[in-house]
Amino acid sequence: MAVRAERVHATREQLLTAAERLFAERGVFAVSNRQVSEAAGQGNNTAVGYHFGTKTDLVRAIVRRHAAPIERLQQRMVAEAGDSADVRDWVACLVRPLTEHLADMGNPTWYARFSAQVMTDPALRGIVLEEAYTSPTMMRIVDGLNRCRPELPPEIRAERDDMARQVIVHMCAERERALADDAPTPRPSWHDAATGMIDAIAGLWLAPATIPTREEAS
Amino acid sequence: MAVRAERVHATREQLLTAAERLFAERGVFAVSNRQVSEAAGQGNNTAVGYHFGTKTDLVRAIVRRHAAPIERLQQRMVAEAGDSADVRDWVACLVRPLTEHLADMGNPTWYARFSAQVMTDPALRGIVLEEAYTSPTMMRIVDGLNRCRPELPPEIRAERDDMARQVIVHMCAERERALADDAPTPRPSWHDAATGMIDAIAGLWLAPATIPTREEAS
DNA sequence: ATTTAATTCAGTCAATTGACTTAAGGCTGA
DNA sequence: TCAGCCTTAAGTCAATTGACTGAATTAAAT
Repeated sequence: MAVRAERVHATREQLLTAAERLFAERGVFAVSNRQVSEAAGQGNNTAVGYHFGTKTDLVRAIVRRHAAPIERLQQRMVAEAGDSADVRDWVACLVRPLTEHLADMGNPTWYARFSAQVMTDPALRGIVLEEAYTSPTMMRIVDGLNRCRPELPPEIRAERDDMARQVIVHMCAERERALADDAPTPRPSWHDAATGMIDAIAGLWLAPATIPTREEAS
Repeated sequence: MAVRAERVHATREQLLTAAERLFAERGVFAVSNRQVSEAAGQGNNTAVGYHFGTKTDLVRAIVRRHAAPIERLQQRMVAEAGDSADVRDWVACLVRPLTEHLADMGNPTWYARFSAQVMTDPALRGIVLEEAYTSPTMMRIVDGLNRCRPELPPEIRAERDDMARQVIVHMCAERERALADDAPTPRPSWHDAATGMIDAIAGLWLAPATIPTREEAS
């Protein structure tokens, strides 16, 4: 009974893996659905269309595949953080689930580069925001972070939250790129890279905010 | 004598402007050279090819067009900074030239979104790095910044320099997007947005760095 | 005034793309 | 066992793309 379902699942996984790699290496829009199908070993040139639909749907499927294990790691860390008032604890909840997930997958990985591209593309960024940044777990992390600096105006908290996200996504992509190119990296492991990000982002969050004044020079 | 040169220059400018807008709104690889030519009012469907060559060359031309005025602003700010040992002064040299340039161009702008995409695309990122991040002025800024934290290991300084860049590029893109969509922005002006970034990036630079230890848990 | 050469225009080409169609394969379930 | 249907394969289609072609335009030089 499960033989068929397994085969289908395997095909879908092959397509997702091939797509993720090609997208990361050549760019999401530089790769056609056909190329993905062929790279996945499917003679059928419409395999992507059959299993996923449009390229947007394929991108969403890739995001979802990683969102699940990452969220599991997030939940564990949020539970550990409890009701901490230490910025570092919450920043770690933001950083470590992704870096650990990347570390778990071994080398090479493609998801960080893929993710950075998707987040930057006007037609695709909505997908990641919906799939990965609206979960209840993510809300709790943002909340925990905000409670560490209650005196900051909400707009500035939102701003810094955004900055932290950008740093994480794009620094992971950068490191992944370096690993793929056999280029030197500032840190020997994903864990250490995460530590560097946590240091920096904690500093970013704890930095004093210039009070906007009315008579400031243009 | 200059009539012809002027016409050609005008055509090139129209192509660059149209390309920049379409690239920012729809994505660099989602827009064909033909569409750029048509949007620029050129009946000739090979106008881009004739004037610039490949899409990569077109992207480079767009980057160059903005690099010049931005670098002028950088030079002015670097001169003001002198040999300051204040992180904020050097971070400002990194942030304000871009935000001022965007402010100078009025609303809407497209360069920040364009730039963020190009920086993230595996085939194009090299262009910006060459054209905008290797100038002597940029070197001096990085140098000034590094001298503010001489005790940090060079890899960590490189890492934080990278983080600062990512924050600037992508937060500007985010703000530009919000302006284009008539969405609310955390800050009323590019100048204020820059202040927010400078606060945060200064904090990022000044944050204490965890000393890597050998017996850290994996 | 006439020639020259750069620019713009219009048409065409092979190659590629997403989508569609049809047929074959093989697990599923009665 | 065997009919049914989901998956895969293979071929096709119109549309689009980058590139090439030659002609028309027109400022510039003689």
